[in-house]
Amino acid sequence: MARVTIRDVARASGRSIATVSRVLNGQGSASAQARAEVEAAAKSLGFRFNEVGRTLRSNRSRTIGVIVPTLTNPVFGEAVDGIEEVARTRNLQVLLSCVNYDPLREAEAIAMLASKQVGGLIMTVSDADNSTAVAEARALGLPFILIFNQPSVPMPAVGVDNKAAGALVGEELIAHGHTHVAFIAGHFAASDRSRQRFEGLTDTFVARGLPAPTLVEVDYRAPRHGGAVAKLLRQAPEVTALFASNDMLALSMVADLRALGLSVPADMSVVGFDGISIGAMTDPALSTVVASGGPMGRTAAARLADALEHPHAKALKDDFIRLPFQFRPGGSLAARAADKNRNVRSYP
Amino acid sequence: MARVTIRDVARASGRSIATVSRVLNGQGSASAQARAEVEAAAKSLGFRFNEVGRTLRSNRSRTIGVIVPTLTNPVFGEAVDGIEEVARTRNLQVLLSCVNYDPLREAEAIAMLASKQVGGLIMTVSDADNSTAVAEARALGLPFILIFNQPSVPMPAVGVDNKAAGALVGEELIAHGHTHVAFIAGHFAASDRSRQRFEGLTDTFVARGLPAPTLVEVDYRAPRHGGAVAKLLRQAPEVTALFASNDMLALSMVADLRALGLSVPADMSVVGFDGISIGAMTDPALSTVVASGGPMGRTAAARLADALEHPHAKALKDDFIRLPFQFRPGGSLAARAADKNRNVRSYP
DNA sequence: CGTAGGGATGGAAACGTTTACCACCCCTGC
DNA sequence: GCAGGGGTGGTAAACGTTTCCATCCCTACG
Repeated sequence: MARVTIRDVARASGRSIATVSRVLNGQGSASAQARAEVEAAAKSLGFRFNEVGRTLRSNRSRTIGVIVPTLTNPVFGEAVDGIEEVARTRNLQVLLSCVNYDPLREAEAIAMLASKQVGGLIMTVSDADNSTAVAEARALGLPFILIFNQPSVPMPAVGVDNKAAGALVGEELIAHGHTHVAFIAGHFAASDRSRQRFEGLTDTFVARGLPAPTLVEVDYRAPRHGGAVAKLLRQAPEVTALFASNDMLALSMVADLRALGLSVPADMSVVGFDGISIGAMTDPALSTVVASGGPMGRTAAARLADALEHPHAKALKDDFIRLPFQFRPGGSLAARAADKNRNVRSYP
Repeated sequence: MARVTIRDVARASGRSIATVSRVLNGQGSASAQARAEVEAAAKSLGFRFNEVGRTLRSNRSRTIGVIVPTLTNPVFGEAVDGIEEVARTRNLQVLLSCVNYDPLREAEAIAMLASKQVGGLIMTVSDADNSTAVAEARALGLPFILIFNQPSVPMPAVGVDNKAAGALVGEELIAHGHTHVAFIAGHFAASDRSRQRFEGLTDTFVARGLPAPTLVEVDYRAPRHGGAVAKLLRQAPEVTALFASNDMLALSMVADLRALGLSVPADMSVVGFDGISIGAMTDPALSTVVASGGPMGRTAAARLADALEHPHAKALKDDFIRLPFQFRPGGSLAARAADKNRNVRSYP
């Protein structure tokens, strides 16, 4: 119960705390005998460093802060899992904050994490180019690296090229004969990457002389979006495919369409984004862009860990690490049906 | 960059650091003027407490440790989200560890978290009744509370009555005419709750004079379990329904069955457990027991926070907080088909 | 044989904070 | 006018650790 401190080890081994510290940290010199005695004493007492004392004195904390919007979307769960995995191998711990897509809470979270003296930050912010969170991290001199975000000004980040990925989805949609499509977003204002995907999609359509995709924003807090879908069908019955800004939303679109009596992909094709594993299990399997959180998290964590190990030498480079992405075909995207077979005209 | 300390505030306000500390913590007495001056100085300097110094001195850390198996299963993501949510309102931070269902890593994680001086622990362990992690937490005198687990000896925990829930699933299966069923588990050995659910299921079947359900263990690391499913169909073709120990596994079962050319529920019914939101979006919707992580996480966090606020007075009570659960019907469970219509005989 | 150099070791300061203790001031009431 | 007391606020120790520096002793070289 009463924690054993370095002082206890010193007493038990008949050495000074300075020697104990040196031995247990493996730095500085110590005789073989001192080494052995100290280690024996430490082991027999069950000594474990108090990281708080360590951090206070050395001003180097073995903790990183992680800020994500939510863990209910598995793509962030995968990312945090990945971060945690490499953190552990690098002897780091993860202090977590979920900010629910709220920029205010992003800044608060940084302040909290900073007061806990985290060594660095891995985060996904609402809008990387215009983020008080990023400004805050900079002001505090806290090394940080973004995941999922794709800032347009250089700063440390790892993710995929969202615009290119959006464009790829555009190609696929067009290749399947879809000329009128809609982009469904849950956090358009609060998600730079959502906007980038839309931009890539739009560019492709416009470049082909096709009409610009319709943007539909839905309330991300609602479990269902039947109303928004019905409205879209009413106002733009020519739309034959939906591109949702993430897989969770795409899956919910498929369910909403089904609830309205429409079938995917016969009446409407749906494409997602992220490549969460569940998307491959559904029927129809979700067509999506695989840009998994796991690799992003692991890459970011490895990079941050590197930077933390060389506090003076190499800081985090202000560049974007572009991870590969790929289109994963699934039954939710099919060739556009002949109009007479479609069943979308009757939505009041 | 250079952090401003309480000493800087003292200097700027012309007071001692003791006064500054008292004012900023709102304890002890201070004149209105002192209060105002200190607060003004703190604000203008942008002072923020160094929580590490605070923790070291006061031996009271505003941090709790959270240990879960993984975040790739959304049910744990929901739980951690919930914990984080109430932690924030209670001014606590969350230090996270994912241990991938490995009891060894559970113990390691506790050691790490303890060295960071967390005030308490919320965790899901492999086997609550026989857990080195629990023993470790006890040995360290760390307040802890389990989630998802349902220990048979009294200790702080919050979850559902897994046996009763398993029994309820049994009732539902029987009510739908299923007399021969199998229980699918991914971590049977490493999951007390999985075993409890199986027990409840089995009891119900045996009590009705029906054959005990077949236990099928699958490799939880594999994305697909087609082999195990085919083997089950071959060895026990009379089985008409599967009860999976969690929703993720249930969804993957549905996909595996489909891949084998079988249809759910026509050829095989499937029931899950957890009630993750995605289960309601699939087609067919997953029949499952709703025992969500969010409420568990929030309840556990609130309780731990209470205990931490009264360090002397009330410790965590050694009791199990039983959260309600409910059966959520979905299309994946249907009445047992007449045998002639089934399509399961041909698996070599 | 003397001395420079270097390895081993301990003393003590410092990190930022809380808090026990005490000194002081001023006011009240006799 | 003075004792007593409550309210203020400062001094300093302590939390557990790292690390600078001084010291000591031994070796190897000139």
